[in-house]
Amino acid sequence: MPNLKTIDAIRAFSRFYTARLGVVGQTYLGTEYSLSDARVIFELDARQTTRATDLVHDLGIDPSYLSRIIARFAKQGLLKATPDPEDGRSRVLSLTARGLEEAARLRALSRGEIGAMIERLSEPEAEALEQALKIAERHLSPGSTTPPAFTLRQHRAGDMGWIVESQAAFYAREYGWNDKFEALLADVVGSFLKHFNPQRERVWIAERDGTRVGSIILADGGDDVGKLRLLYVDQAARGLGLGSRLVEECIAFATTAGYRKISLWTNDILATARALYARNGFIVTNREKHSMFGPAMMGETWELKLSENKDLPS
Amino acid sequence: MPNLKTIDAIRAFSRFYTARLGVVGQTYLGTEYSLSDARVIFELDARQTTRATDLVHDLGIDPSYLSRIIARFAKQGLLKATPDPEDGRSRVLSLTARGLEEAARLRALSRGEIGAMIERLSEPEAEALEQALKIAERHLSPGSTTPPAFTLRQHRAGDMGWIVESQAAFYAREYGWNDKFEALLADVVGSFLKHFNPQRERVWIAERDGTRVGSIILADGGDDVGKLRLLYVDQAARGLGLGSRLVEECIAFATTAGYRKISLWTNDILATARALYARNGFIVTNREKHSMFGPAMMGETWELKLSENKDLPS
DNA sequence: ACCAATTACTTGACTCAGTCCACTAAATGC
DNA sequence: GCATTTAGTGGACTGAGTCAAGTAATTGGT
Repeated sequence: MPNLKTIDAIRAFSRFYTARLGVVGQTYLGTEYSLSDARVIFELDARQTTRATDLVHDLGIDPSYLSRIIARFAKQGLLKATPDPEDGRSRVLSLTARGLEEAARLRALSRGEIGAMIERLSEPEAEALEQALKIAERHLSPGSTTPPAFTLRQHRAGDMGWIVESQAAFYAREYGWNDKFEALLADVVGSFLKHFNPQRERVWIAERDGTRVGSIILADGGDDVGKLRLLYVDQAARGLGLGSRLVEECIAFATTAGYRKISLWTNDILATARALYARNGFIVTNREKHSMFGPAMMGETWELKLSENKDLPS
Repeated sequence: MPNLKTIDAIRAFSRFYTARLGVVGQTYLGTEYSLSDARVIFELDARQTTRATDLVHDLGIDPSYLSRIIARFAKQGLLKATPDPEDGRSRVLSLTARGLEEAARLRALSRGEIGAMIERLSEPEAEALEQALKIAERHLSPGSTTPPAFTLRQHRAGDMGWIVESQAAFYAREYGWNDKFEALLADVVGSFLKHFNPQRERVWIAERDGTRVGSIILADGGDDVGKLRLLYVDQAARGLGLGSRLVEECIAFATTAGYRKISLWTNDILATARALYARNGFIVTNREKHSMFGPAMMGETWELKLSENKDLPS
C-alpha cells in the first residue's frame, strides 16, 4: 500500500541526502578516484575476496566498465586477480597490501567528512540517528519482507507504561474509546505492579527488532483464579501468530502455577480477540451492556477451566 | 562528539542507499535527463522561481555546467528566464507549462520507482519509515543545530501511558528505581484520568517534530490546592528551557484557575528539578526519608503560594 | 563620485566516467 | 554433443562534469 505521503517523504529525503553527501560529481571526495572506483574498493575491502560478477550485481555497475576499473587497479597494484578454481571463466579478486592501504585512506576521508557532519550531535542524538537509519534501511530493503518474528520476554521498567500508551491510543483511534479506558488501563497496571508476585503472576512483552509489538498479563485474581489481561498485538505485527502465542504462553504459565481457571474480560466488538479466546477453549460466562468508554458495547467475561483443559492440543 | 560507531552506521547506510536508489549512473531513471538535469527541474518545480546562483548553492552544482543546462532547457522550452528587476546581472528562472509537465512526468517516474520499493510495507511500517527519515534528515542537517523548539499541547489518548513509560524507564536507568515507582506513576495517572476535570486540571505534553519530549500535570488536590505532578523533560530536549516553560505554564494555569497554592512532591536527588522549582518561587515545606522505589532518598514537599506570587515576573 | 573587488553568469576547451555493442571462452542444459 | 547461458574483455563513442578565462553588473571603501 504505497501511499503518496510516504513516497514523497522518501523523495524529499533523497533530494536532501544526495545533496548532503556530495554523491553528485565525478570524483570521490576530491581524491583521484571516481565514485565507482571508491565503491569497488570499499566492496573489495568489506568482503575479502570476490568475483567480478558479484560486484556487477551488487553495485549495479556495467561489466565492461568494471572490467576496465579492475584492470586499472591491477596495473596500479591495488588488487590482484587469481584464477577461480571453481570456474575457469572468472577470477578471484582481492586487495593487495597497497589496496588495503588505499581503502583505509578513503575510509578515513569519508569518516572525516561524515564526522564533521555530525560532530555537534549529543550522545542521545547520535543514538537516535543510528536507530533511525537502521529502521530506514530495513524498511527500504528489498529482501527480508519482514524479519522472521518476535521474541518474548518479561517486563522491564517502562513496559507497563507502554502497554497503557499503545492500547489507549489504539482503541481511541479504532473504536473511539475515551480517556476512561486509559484510566482503567493505568489502574490495572498500577495495582498489578504494586502487588506483583513473580511466582504467580507474569507479563509477556513481545518485541520485534527491539521494538515492542505485543503484550499479555496474567494476574492473580485470588481463589486460584488467574486473570488474563491486556492482550495486545500491534498493527505492525499482525498475522504472525503473535496473539495465539501470547495466549498459549499465558495458559501454560497459569497451568504450571496451579490456577484452577483463567478468567478474562473483553468486549463483543473485539472479534479477533474473541475468536482467539474461543480457539483456546475459553467460553463466555457473562455478558452485560456498558458504556464505560464512551460508545455502548457488550462486556463479556470468558473463562477457561484449567484442570480439564490441561492436555488439549493448543 | 563524533563517535566511530555512528559514523560507520552512516557510511553503511550511504552505501546501501546509493546502491538502492540508483544514484550512480549518468541518466535519471532511464530518461533523457541526467541526474543533475532532474535535480534542477525538481528544484525549479519546488520553488516556483529562482535565480541561477541559488541553484548553484543549493544543489552544489558547477556554475558553468548549470549555465549550460539552463540554456538547453530554455531552448527546449522547459523554462524561461526573465530579467531580475533587483539585479541586472541575474535572471529569474521559472518553468514553463511544458517544463511543469516534464517535472510532473519525472516525479511520477520517481514516485513509481519508490512506490515499488515500499509497496509491501504496512501502514504502521510506512509511518515508522517516514518518522525515521525525518529524524535522520534533522540530525544530518548542517544548519538548524536543533529545530527551534518544542510545542505544547494538551493530552490525547496514549499520552498518559507515555508519561508512565518514559519516566519509569528513565528513573530506572538513571537512579535504579524499581517497579514500585512505575506502579505509583500508573496510579497517579489512572486516578487523574478517572476524575479529570478540564476546568481545574490540565496536562501539558511537549512535542518536538511529532515526538513527545516532556510533560507536566496540574491536578486538583482539593481545598484549593493544585498538585504539580509528573514533570519530565526527555534527554533529547534538555537545554531548551522546556522544564521552565512547563512549570511556568502550570503556574499560570493554576493562578487563573483560582488555586490558593501549588504543592508538589519530589526527591532530593533530582537536582535540576529542585533548582527549577526554587527558581519559580517554590519552597520546601516538608522532608522525609523513604525507600519506596528501592534506593534510600529524601522525599520533599514543595509549595508555592499563588496569591502573593501572582505578579512576580516569571 | 569613483575605482577596486566581488558577484552573476557565460563561453571555450577538454577529459574521462559511463554506455553500447560485438566478441571470446568457459560452463550449463537438454 | 550441440545450443544456450554466463563471465569477462575490448573498441568506439557520447556527453556529464570541470577548469580557466572572460563580460557585465553590483558592492564597498575612501
